[in-house]
Amino acid sequence: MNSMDSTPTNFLKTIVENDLKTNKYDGRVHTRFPPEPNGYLHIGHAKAICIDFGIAEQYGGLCNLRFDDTNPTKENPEYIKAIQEDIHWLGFDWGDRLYYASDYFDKMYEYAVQLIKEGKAYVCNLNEQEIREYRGTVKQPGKESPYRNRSIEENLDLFERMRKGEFEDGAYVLRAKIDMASPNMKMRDPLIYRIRHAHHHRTGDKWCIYPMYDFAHCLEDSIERITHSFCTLEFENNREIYDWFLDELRVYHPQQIEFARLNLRYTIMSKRKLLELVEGGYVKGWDDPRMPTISGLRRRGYTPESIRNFCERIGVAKSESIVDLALLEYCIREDLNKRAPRVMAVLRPLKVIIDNYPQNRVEELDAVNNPEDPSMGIRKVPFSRVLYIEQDDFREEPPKKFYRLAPGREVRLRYAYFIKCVKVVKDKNTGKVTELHCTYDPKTRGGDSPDGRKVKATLHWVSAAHSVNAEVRLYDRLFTVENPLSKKDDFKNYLNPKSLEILTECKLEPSLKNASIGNRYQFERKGYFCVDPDSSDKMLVFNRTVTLRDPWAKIQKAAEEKKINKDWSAEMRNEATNFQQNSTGEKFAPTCRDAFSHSDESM
RNA sequence: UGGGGUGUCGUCUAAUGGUAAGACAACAGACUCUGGAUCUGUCUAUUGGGGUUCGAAUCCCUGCACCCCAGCCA
Repeated sequence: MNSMDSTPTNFLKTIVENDLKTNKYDGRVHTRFPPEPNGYLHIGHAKAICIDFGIAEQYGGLCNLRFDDTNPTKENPEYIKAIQEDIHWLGFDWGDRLYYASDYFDKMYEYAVQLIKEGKAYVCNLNEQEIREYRGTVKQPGKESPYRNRSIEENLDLFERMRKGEFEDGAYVLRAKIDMASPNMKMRDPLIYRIRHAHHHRTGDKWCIYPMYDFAHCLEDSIERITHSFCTLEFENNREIYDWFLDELRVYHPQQIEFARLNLRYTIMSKRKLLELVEGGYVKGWDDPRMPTISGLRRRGYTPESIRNFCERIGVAKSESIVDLALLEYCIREDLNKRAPRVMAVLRPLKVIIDNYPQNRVEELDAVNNPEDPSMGIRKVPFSRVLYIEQDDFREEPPKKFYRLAPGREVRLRYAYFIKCVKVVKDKNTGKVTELHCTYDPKTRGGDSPDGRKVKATLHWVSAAHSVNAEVRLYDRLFTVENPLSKKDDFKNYLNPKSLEILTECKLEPSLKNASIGNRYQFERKGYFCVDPDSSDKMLVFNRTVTLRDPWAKIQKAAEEKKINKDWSAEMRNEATNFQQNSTGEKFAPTCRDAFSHSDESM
């Protein structure tokens, strides 16, 4: 892979560069990230954050953090804190430029009054239902409100009384007087203010009228003297009204530019739907490690660097797209491969007794902390007679291409010895393998044989007597389908019932005893894991961030699919047989069947 | 004949009239005390049809497909 010394460009940067060249904004670049505090940020926001903060940074400009808090009924101060934490965690900073749309309510009110005075806005009595009817449809023009031509004086008076709280919610709205026949629905006399007798988290009960997005947002940008106002594609239709307000008000005019939002396979990127999962108890909270939220990814073990790198790699364009989860996973593996210390941890333990190893002997063996980074040094791991290995690492009847432990077979225990399986102990009732007896070759201490003999597999292991118990939570994709929101029925019908698997019998090497919350490790041959905040003195809890690339798992999966196909084609053959019997009255020759089964030698 | 957008390998993104490039994925091989990492190689793309041009992903015409807009949400 080539180096990242030249960060890729995109059409947004091209626009900024051109504006810089033509001195459009006196050489300034000033962006903003304007979340509504009505939920937690997700990785789609991370993309927007990387664009807003990243472009400002790259061109020596500034980026404001601005909470777009114009709808008190949906917003919650809890989110304000979380959003700031997430942005900081990603590595961006807004300095002293933390703003709120509500900071500008007074100014916005004045601007609204100005529009009224210039005959460009009016107070409308139509109720919600009527407004909808008057608006027409996308194919048919709307019709003008009967209140559209009220006198300026009356409008001023009514609007003032709206502000004073003389009317109930919904009794009146302030609307821009534009064009009820505009082909752009957004221009059909859009609402500017609505009455909401609601307590606002910052302005308290000062206001009972609140500005609508289209009116508020362009003014927020204008007031902050933003140069480039980046937003997602669904606001393309809003650009006309954005420009209209600023032009009519004759104020500083930033440029709105739209880009495609991020979609990721097997998950959803909608704050509202994510909220539904949280409130419905489908996940354990906004920071559930299965969630695509920044806090969820953080808890899962993702690093900010990996997410920023991901956002760089996916690029920015205007075509709608859905990014493969594999790229996100690649980014976190790439990062953690370099940084995460290696340790040995057995997730599903199988007891191994080394018959020829002395009863009470314990050896301290050297293990490399990170082969990618020698400066991380080495550590000691204890070896003794009774060990745990992974259940997956033993097969009584090894299939083709399985080259781990099997009866009579020799493998290496990492940093320790070659061992050979000499006996398999099974539960009499279930037939399940409960323990293995092996012998070790003392001459292979450290993991190499002086006679040069090779083994095909190296297994990780943990000394039973020295092991630390832990709970490990394995995560899989949240949904079973690539694009749950494209389905006709409820997206929740496609939640993956296997998205969380909790393992409680895990055995870790003793160096992990004092692992602290947030620490990330590579469990050798298993994946990257990090310590979950649920950990206590009594029990360590780990989250699996991502598995290692696993060709063996792929081989198994392919074999499984082959088996399914085989079953299926066997079924088809049966049908063919039946058909043949029915049609000819003769039996299908057994030799033919044999021929089929021979051609199918599996695995 | 509503309007606004978008169509490039399986996926994401470049190429701005001049060799269709990169990343991820996939596949094959090398190496390996992690079936990890690393390295090498292979595979696959311009939405259809016309036109302009020496030359078109790019310009023109014309189809097609998909997304967004009818919240007192943002």
